[in-house]
Formats: sequence, C-alpha cells, structure tokens
Amino acid sequence: MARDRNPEKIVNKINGEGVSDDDFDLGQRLRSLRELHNLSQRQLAKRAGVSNAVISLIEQNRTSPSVGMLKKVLSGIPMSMTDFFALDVAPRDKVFFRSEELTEIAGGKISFRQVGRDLTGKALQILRERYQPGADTGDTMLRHDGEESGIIIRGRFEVTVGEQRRVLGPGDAFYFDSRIPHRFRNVGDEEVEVVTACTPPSF
Amino acid sequence: MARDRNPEKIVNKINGEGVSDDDFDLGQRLRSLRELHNLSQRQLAKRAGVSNAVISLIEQNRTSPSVGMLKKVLSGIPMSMTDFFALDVAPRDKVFFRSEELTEIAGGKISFRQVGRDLTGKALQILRERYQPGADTGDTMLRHDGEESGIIIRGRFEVTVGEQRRVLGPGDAFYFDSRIPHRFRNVGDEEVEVVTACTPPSF
DNA sequence: TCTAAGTGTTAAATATAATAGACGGATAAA
DNA sequence: TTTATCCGTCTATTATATTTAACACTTAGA
Repeated sequence: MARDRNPEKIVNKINGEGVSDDDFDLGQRLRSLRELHNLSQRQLAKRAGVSNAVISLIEQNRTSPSVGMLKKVLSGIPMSMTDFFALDVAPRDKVFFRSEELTEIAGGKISFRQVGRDLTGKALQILRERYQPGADTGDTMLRHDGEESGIIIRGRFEVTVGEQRRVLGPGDAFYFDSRIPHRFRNVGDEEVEVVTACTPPSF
Repeated sequence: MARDRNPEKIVNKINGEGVSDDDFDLGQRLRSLRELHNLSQRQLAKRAGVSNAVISLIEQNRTSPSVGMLKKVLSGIPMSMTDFFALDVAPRDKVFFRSEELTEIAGGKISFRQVGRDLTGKALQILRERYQPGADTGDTMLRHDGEESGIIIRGRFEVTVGEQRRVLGPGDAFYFDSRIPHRFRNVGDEEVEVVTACTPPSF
C-alpha cells in the first residue's frame, strides 16, 4: 500500500471523519503535555513502557493510537484519560450549547444531560432528562435545598411531591420546593423526556 | 501468531498493563450506552459509518480500538470523548485522592491540579499549582468573592494583592480577601510550586 | 412450515498501528 | 577534531485492529 502522508486527511481520520465536535489535536495536546512536564520523547517512552517512535508518530498525528496505547503513554506523565479529554471542556462563560454538547450525568435507565459542565457558583442548573420505561429515581425520596421545575416533553411521567402524586403527560409541568421529598417514575411504556431546572444554592 | 483469547490479559492490555487507576471496562460502557439509546450493534455501526463487527469486538474487549475509531463510534450515539471518559468521575463524597487523581485544570505554562472534580455546592477548593519560569496569571488582575490562601513549596513566587507586592520563597505563605485584585508570577528561573485554597461561595 | 429480516458473533483477508533499530543533527567534553 | 550522548525522525518488520462476508440464532408473518 502507498503510505499516506496527507496530514489533513490523517487528522480527519483521527477526529472521526469530520464528525469532530471539538477540533482538538491529539498530537499537539500530547506534545504540550509532555513539554509541560519537561520530558523528552524518549524519557516519556521509557516511563510509559512504550517505544519512543510511537510518541513521535502520535505527536505528528501520523498514527491514531489505540485507547490502550494512549492510556499507557499518559500513565508515564501521569494523567488519566478522563483528564486528558476533559482538558478541552467548554469555557465557563459559554453561552450557546449544541445538543450533543450537553454533559451526560447519569447512566443506566436514566439519562441526565446538563447545560454547562461546571456549574460551580452558577445559580441555575438545567437538565434534559430521559427515563426508560420503568425507570425510577428510587424509593428513598430526594431532598435538597432550592426550587425545582420541569416540563414533560414526551411519555407518561409520575411525579410524587410530599403527599401529592400525579401522572403527567406531554405539556404538563411541575414546580416545587426541593426540600419537600420527591420522586420521579416513568409509568408508561415509551421513553419519558423531561426538561427540568433547579436553583442552588446548595443542590 | 496464535490468537490470544485470554480475556483478563486482553483487558489488562486495554487498561494499560496494570497502570489502570480506574478499572473501567470500555466494552461494557459502550454496550450500556448503546442499549441505553435502544440501538442494535448494526444500527449504531451504520450511523457511525463503521462495520458492525467492530462494535461486537469492542464490546467484548476483544480489540482495543484506536482513538479515532472510538470517536467515530461515539459519534453515532452521539457522545463526545470527553463525556465518555468523564462518566467514571470520582464520586462526589470521595475522601482520599492520590496525587495523579487531582484534576488538571489549566494548561500551558501554568498547571492547576484540583482536589476533587466537581465542587458544586462544596465550600472549599484546594489546588496544587505549578508555574513554569516566567509564567504569569496575566495583567488583568484577578477578582472574585471569597478568601484565598496559599503556601509556597518551591521556587520564587511574586504575589501582588492590591497595592502590596512581595516575592515569596519556600515556606512563605499568603492570605487575602479574593475581592482585592490579585496576580501571581514566577520570577525565578526554576519551576514554582504552590498549594492554594479558596472558599466559595461564588468563585 | 417456510421464508425474510432482524439479532450478535466469528474467520480470513486486509489495512493499520507499534516495535526495534538505524539515521542525521545538536551539544558538550576531551 | 574526535568521541560520546542526547534529541526527534524515519524504515522495515511484526503485531494488531478493522473489514468483509459468512454463520447460527430468534422473531414475525405468509
């Protein structure tokens, strides 16, 4: 095969064929990180237990390292994958967010996608929540300071607040003081989609 | 070569030969994520523009995908690399942190490593800061609510608070109201290391 | 019962990543 | 100059990832 030397094409490949939402340059980032720690390619390679050539190739974006390889390399710095990819988080004064930029908080049968990544010191938290059929925030009712409100977009959603219980559908909404114990549940057989907002302080 | 089918060995390889600080299972995570979105392997593969086999292999940890491949696959969900790896952040009530677990905040000539990842609602922020020679927090002096304090571990560190300016060395410390404009600078020719603490609210 | 279309998995072929080792250049000391 | 040692890059070989195309299984409908 003819060796491919077109840098742009290679970078595109690395970033996932133009799907890149963030335009980060993996090679550049590794190089900066390495230089920040005053390590030569060979020193880093030795600490990470890999060949020095691979560091060179990665930094030039001449190769797309496997997840395992990148992890190994980062261990020589050391830095976790989480932190490596978290370095390009959105700036804290960001105003607009594309849907796929929302931060996934939960896992399993409930998905919480938050507007903004680090809400420290912010006054508002807005979430797009999705509940699989049967999903439930649990028996132990939630309690926290502040106020909470939401609008149901899709599905049949049972909301329990203190002694009150109601099943809500698309267009319905709720608003309550978060210090009252509350609980959410998807009681239909299609996915529930809700948009909620909370106010701190202390949530 | 004889094909390797020892699952543990493969997982170790993927996690970086025992360097794994987090014991997350890439395959498991992708599978959960895919099922959470009600996608079959083939549906996801089609949306991501990859073969369905690779999804199967990744989910079984039979292969260690390249960063580009993983990115491509995640684009079919869609989810960013940042979020994918951020899913296993430390629980918010974590008490002990190993050095390499500190969250790198800054980049370039200044490194801020924070104790804890998500400080929302917390009352204290502790950082281990490192400044390369000549590094500077900038001309526009910093201002924010709360109080701030620090101890110099290494290097010669110039601290400016309001009208006061002082060059501090190892063992020296500072403490001031963060609402007073302030600025930090490495004025020596070796790296400066400082440990600082800030109190919210509103930092 | 038979398709037909869906699922996840697998084997062989191919493309690509990772290694070992060589190369040229820079720096420093004899 | 010579020797030695560091640096980053490159080539040929080896190891691995990815694709293509098949397999076995399940479900739904004629």
